[in-house]
Amino acid sequence: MDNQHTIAIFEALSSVVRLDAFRLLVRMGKEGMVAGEMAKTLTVSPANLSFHLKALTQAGLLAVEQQGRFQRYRANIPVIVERIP
Amino acid sequence: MDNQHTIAIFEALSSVVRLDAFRLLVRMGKEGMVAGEMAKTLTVSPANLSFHLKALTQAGLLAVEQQGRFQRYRANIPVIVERIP
DNA sequence: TCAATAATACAATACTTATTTAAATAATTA
DNA sequence: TAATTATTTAAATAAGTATTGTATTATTGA
Repeated sequence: MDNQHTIAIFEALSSVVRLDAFRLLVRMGKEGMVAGEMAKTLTVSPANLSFHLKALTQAGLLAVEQQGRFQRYRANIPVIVERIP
Repeated sequence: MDNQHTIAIFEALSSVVRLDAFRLLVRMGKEGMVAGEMAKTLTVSPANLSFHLKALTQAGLLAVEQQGRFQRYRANIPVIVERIP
């Protein structure tokens, strides 16, 4: 188990905005949600959400798919599950 | 599941010093370790370790027991385990 | 009781992270 | 092609966290 990655994951989930964003995507399942809709749902500014989505994505917790001018985010469930021994 | 507590736990484990301290105590099992020995093992100053142990304890991840002039810390394993559904 | 030791508390400083606003980029539609 | 929309980036600032050094508290053993 990679230590640095473990810290990155804990770190990624240690802010209210990021934990809320991640939970939202877990709830949305494989449908996921586009960034703008997430910002409205979570009532945070698009720029601020983008900042946090980037952190979550870099920690490997989210996957992004471009759909036209939308960015659809999905929770990367396996990353969490495989960390539960 | 208490949201705030979940964040507190992630937060508590999102620093290198704190994750190292927690892991050390998990390894030590029910024997635990006194603060001074932990500081030597982890090569951080006693004052700094004390700061982090306080955070871990407040998040409920550690238990402390006074033994004379020593403070023996132990990992509170159930708190983590019961969070894995 | 006094000196030594273990740990914590406090204050100052250094460092990181979060938030906001404005601007830039890129894709769509009129 | 121009205007619009979705998102990200950048810069500035605000807010929060970590580290260090020193002082304090509490306990033990001479």
